[in-house]
Amino acid sequence: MNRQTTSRRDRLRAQTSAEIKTIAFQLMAAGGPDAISLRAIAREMGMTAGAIYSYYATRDDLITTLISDVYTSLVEAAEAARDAVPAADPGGRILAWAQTLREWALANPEGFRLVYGDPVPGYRPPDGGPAKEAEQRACTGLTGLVIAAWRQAEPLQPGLRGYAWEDFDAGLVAHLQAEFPGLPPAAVALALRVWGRMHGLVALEIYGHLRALTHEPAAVYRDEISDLIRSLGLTPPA
Amino acid sequence: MNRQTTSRRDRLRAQTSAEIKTIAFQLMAAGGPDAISLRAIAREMGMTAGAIYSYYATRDDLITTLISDVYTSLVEAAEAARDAVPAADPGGRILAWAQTLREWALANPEGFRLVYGDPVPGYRPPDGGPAKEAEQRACTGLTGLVIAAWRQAEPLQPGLRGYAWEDFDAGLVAHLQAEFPGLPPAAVALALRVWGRMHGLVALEIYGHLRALTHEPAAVYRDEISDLIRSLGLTPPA
DNA sequence: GCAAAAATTACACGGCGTTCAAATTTGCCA
DNA sequence: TGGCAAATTTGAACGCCGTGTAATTTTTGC
Repeated sequence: MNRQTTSRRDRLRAQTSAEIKTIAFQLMAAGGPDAISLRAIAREMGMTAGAIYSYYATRDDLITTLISDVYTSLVEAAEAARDAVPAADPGGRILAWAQTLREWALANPEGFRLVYGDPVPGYRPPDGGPAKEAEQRACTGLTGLVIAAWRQAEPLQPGLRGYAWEDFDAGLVAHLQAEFPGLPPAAVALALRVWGRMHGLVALEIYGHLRALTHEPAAVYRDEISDLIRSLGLTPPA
Repeated sequence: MNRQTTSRRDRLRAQTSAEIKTIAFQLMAAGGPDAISLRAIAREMGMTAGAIYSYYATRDDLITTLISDVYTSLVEAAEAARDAVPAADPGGRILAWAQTLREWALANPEGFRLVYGDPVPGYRPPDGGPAKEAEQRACTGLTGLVIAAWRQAEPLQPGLRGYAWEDFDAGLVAHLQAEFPGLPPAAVALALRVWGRMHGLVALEIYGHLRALTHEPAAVYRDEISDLIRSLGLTPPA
């Protein structure tokens, strides 16, 4: 009767492990990233603090897992939104990606802070942690968006001649070159700029700076993304 | 012999108060914003924790003062850099402002985090705190930059018709209208977008995301600002 | 029924903000 | 110059929180 490769014990274990993350999310959503403590999680789960150590060796391990999960969820949302727009409409795809980023951030402000802001007091990310994977995935997606517009974009962007492959992280480059043969290094620089452009207003909004000055952050963001699309030689969707 | 309006006691008091802030800065620079604790400050000053309460009623009061000071120093640096470029060169002024923002942030990463990121665990900003003033001052500076380019910029920016004064914070609007008579509301929206554009790459760099992917963040940022200047119908400085 | 896994209990250790009476220092004025 | 009142600082304490460890008990699967 043991058709499953995982034993019942393993399944329970995985379930508890997932519940820990779920609770951690809720705590984070309620009280910010610094509300994530093993004791609070245990309290919320009706467990004892010590029991968590059967699942995560240390608090930072849990945080690392959390960051990775959150980041992955963001990237997957963006990719899904992009793929819902036909590839023949590169401007629409950029807009979809950008809007998803903002909407995801507004729906998961604490997740955004966890990934893009100070993670948690006292937390030190491990070297080349699992978040790196999501980061590269995000960068790959953005590079794809840029490549789709490259023919029109390149002449509009002087100063892109000054980049070489050595200017970028080796792991990222290997990944990108495999994905996009013939990719010019300048396109990666442009992708990073696109990233920064999407990030700026969203970060300001999430941290409360934008909304203190305007009641229409969505319109401002929308205009900014339209201008971004235009700067790539594309026609922004109406 | 009491020629001074401030008594000796007041001067000493102000000096100690300033030293508290200085130490707080050093702690923040060394260990991040969450290293700011009254006990640590007192320890570093050779005082007792309780003594601080003669100067700041509560920890959050100190943090609030700190944020205000840091923000003001940033805005003043940006204004100074702007004023060092002749008003006849609006593109150069934008570049100066942008470069100063990035350089200031790199020199004061913890200050940047304090102002633009999660301040400190457990800190709740007071309603309409003194940081608001610095924020409005920054926005005023950016609006000035945009206004200087408005003639060329406006035709390049469709979609700017949809803004009204009600879309923005009343206090900010009053301030801006006094400073720039005849200011169109759309220029404020554009200024916010310029802000976001400068902020994005800097935030990513400060939080370690950009440098994980490229070794040339300065070049990327420079290109981005050049494109920003171009999008306002100006010619970026060589 | 029995060994292994998981949870509990209890503990050590450290940090924080904040309060308060008591002691000390200081500025000032007679 | 001496002394006094006010400002300042101390030192201890309170209460709360956190991470992490180890021995012990309970639960669980086989």
